Amino acid sequence: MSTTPSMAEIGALVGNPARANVLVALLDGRALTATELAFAARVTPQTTSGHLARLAQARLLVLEKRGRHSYYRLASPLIGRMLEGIMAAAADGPPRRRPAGMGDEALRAARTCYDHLAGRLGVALADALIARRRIVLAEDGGQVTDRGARFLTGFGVDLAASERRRRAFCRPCLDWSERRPHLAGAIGAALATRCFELGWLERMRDSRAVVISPAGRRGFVEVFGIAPINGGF
Amino acid sequence: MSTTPSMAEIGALVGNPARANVLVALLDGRALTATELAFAARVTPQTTSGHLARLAQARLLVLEKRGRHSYYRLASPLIGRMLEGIMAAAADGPPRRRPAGMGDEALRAARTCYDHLAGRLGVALADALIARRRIVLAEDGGQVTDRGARFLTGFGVDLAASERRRRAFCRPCLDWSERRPHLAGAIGAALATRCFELGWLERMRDSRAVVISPAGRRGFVEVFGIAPINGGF
DNA sequence: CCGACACTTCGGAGTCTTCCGAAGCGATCG
DNA sequence: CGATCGCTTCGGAAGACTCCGAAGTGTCGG
Repeated sequence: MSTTPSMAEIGALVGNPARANVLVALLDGRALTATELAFAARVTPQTTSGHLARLAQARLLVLEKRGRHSYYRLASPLIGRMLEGIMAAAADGPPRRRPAGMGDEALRAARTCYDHLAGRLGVALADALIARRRIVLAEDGGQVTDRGARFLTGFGVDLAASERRRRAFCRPCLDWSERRPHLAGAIGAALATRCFELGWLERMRDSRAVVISPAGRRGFVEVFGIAPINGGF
Repeated sequence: MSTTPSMAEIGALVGNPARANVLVALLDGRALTATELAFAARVTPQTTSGHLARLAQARLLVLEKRGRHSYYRLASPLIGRMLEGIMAAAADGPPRRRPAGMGDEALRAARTCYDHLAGRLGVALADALIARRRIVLAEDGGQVTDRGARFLTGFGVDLAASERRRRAFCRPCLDWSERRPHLAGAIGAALATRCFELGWLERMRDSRAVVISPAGRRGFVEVFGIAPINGGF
């Protein structure tokens, strides 16, 4: 009943809008410069610098200096999962009277979430995989079925690399724009990587949004069976 | 890049030591009265009342009035998982210069963590299950092996009840006192329930700590193969 | 019906935080 | 080498928060 100071410290860190913006901007695992983060945080560079120093001291972020730039990124995937958890709780919390149309449309369509896919595309992908019994997702975890393993291998995802068979983990991650789960974990990451490899997706500069190429558009429909309407493209 | 106000709100809520103490006290899912929570929070009842009202308004807690008592509990398992995530991040964060001997010894030995077992007992249990290839745990998720399923069924855990076979989910949860994962998810909860049923464990009043009965002591060694020394009892 | 109890609301003192302007420190470029 | 750029540090103003004492509301017990 007394071992909690550190939890409150982390809460206080996340509890400032500027710092929360920084953390969300870093959620896809990339390293951003202090100036880019100042823009994301919506405060001046001086103020941001102080915030970044505090986040780094608490080991939520790590700093890498290169030339005259300071690159900050999340200290570990653990931090990313913590933030996901907070966002999930925030998403099903009080009826958000936030306009909801506010967020960037490109982000809502398709984006990366740490190392996997989110947004309408991410959710549609998860839905399609579930509908065809290729994966099973519950609140607490998930599983790749045998037919799912065959399908993913055929698609070029190296399941063996995601650690020996039966350790190819699969986990739900609550999408904060769609408020429904999408596919995360080792499988989600591997799938996203493969889509980038195939040129189905491309990252947008200075954003976590991704754009779907014409090949990707075809592929998601033909290979995964996503209805173009549901995929939102 | 703008859809984060709610995340900061939740962070700010968790970021106050008194409120963090309240949330941790409720982590095992029980409902506690305002007065009990004031004790846990280490502030006066007036102050606690304000905190509880804010937590309830943000839907982190729900309030149930019975007679002249106000019972508060976590609004959903989602909130519990969010708190776990924060604690896990806190645990592997900066080298905690906290005396470390501070925490209640009984809590460190064995306690409930929302609905499953934690502390030295929880970690030892997970270790024993892993060593005998009954479960597999990775950072992102886990799995019950076939031999594990047979073992658990034999122990009296109803795997079918944790939703159809192959949906019996198993998930790691970072133990904040031991800083190593223990077993959570549907399987972790079912296992804990069975241990209480068998009388191997008993809850302590006004604490998340659990005491191991003599039968439990024998059982954990003989059935699970926990070395008494590692189990800490 | 009165007192004890559980809880909440109100008001104000003390404290901590956030923020920006100004200025400093290195790295890079011409 | 001097100018520019990226980032950080310093100082102080404005604001927000937490906390408790005092007092109010509703419930239970005799």
